[in-house]
Amino acid sequence: MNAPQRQRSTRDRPAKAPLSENAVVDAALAILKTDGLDAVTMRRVATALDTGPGSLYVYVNGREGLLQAMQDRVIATVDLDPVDPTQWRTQLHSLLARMHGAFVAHPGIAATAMTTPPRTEAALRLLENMLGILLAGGIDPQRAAWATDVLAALVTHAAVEDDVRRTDDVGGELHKTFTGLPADRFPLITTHAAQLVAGDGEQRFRFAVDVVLDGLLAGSAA
Amino acid sequence: MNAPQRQRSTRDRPAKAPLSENAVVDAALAILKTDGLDAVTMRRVATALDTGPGSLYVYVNGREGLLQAMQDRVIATVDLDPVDPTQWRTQLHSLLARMHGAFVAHPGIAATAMTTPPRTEAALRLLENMLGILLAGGIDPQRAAWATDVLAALVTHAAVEDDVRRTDDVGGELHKTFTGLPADRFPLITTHAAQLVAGDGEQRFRFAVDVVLDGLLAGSAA
DNA sequence: GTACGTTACGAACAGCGTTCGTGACAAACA
DNA sequence: TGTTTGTCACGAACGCTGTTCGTAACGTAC
Repeated sequence: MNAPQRQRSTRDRPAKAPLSENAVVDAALAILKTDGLDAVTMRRVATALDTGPGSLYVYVNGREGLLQAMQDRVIATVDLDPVDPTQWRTQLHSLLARMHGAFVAHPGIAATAMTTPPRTEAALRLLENMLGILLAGGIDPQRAAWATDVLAALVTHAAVEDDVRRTDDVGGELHKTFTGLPADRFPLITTHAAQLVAGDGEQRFRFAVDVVLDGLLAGSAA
Repeated sequence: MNAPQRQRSTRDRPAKAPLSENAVVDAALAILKTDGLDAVTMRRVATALDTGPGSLYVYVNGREGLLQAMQDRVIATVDLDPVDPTQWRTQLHSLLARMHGAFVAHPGIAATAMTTPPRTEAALRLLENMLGILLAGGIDPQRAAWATDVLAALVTHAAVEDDVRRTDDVGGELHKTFTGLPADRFPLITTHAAQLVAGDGEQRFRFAVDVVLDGLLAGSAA
């Protein structure tokens, strides 16, 4: 009565792909896309791979490690171009837009990137590229180095804001909140409510990047 | 055999302060300061208040609501000054520094403010003040409105980064990572490793704010 | 044919957020 | 003064979480 069980156990998963870090991360990213970050639990990922939760710990350093691996995978999808000094500003905008796009395509990942900045291969290649573009723009090295941090902050912030905006539809709600405030105590908010909520995520992101770039150039000149 | 039990139950908490939202938030903030955000569990807060976990739900809308209430409380500690147009830039720096300080004093709260931007009384008063300072600086209303978002992002980002830096001591570790990279593939990172990790949190924050302000002024002029 | 190292499994543990039935209290009423 | 009523607090219990670890099967080398 043991042989049949052994056979069945073999037949139940006939050509099951062997577990690996890649497989685990793939399954986790699939769940992330369909059901959001909170749905990415060890049990859920294990079930998707037709295994038990404990099996994942061989390939991934706990849930925290899994999230970091997912983060790295997302960052790795950002294409990098060789630096062209004559078009550095356009290149930078394009690079940041691609970063933004990668985060937006994987809602929830930006939030984790905020609290745990990645120092993986892919992240470092991205940093190298960004630093190169800034230096090609003639920006002072110290300021360029610090600017990479600021720009990364803008990207993740914009992505997180987009996540919230997409799920909560804050747009109209927020405008009502602003206009509904007592005008005597909040004269500026009520007056400029339209401007406060104006623009979509992309416009606001573009504005933020341009302000920082203008600031970098203005400060360098001084 | 019931009467003694009743007496004892009364005597055990003789002058126990009645529960309230304030009391719950106070207890939660105390735990946050000593043991960090992860330690702020409903059970832990309830134990601190000498009650059961279910009792908190009368005063606070679940754990999420508790975190928001804590966030609001922290923001409310930021003092606001009347706008002085002749010193708007200094005022703005000072306001942002106070925001930063409030977040740093309560590690973990900045991370929650990132994903759930607060729209409470205190947050709106802060927004009103910030907007007033920017407008007093002669910045175009639409740009000023968007800038509030960017500046808020810088504050929370800097606070989160400081949290990480304090717990992980990333300073030296990161520098080693950068200098240890293969110079042929990461020439810029290895060359500018010192600049990438230069400065403490305050210096980096000040730089970020100055860049944004310079950018706002430069763009307005154009 | 046998022994071995590697890998997978899933039961079990401690802890979590949340719900809800039970019971004690204080105030209002008869 | 006795009774009712409404408010509030309690903590057991549910279903879930991340993680550990003993057990068992596997493919491979001897």
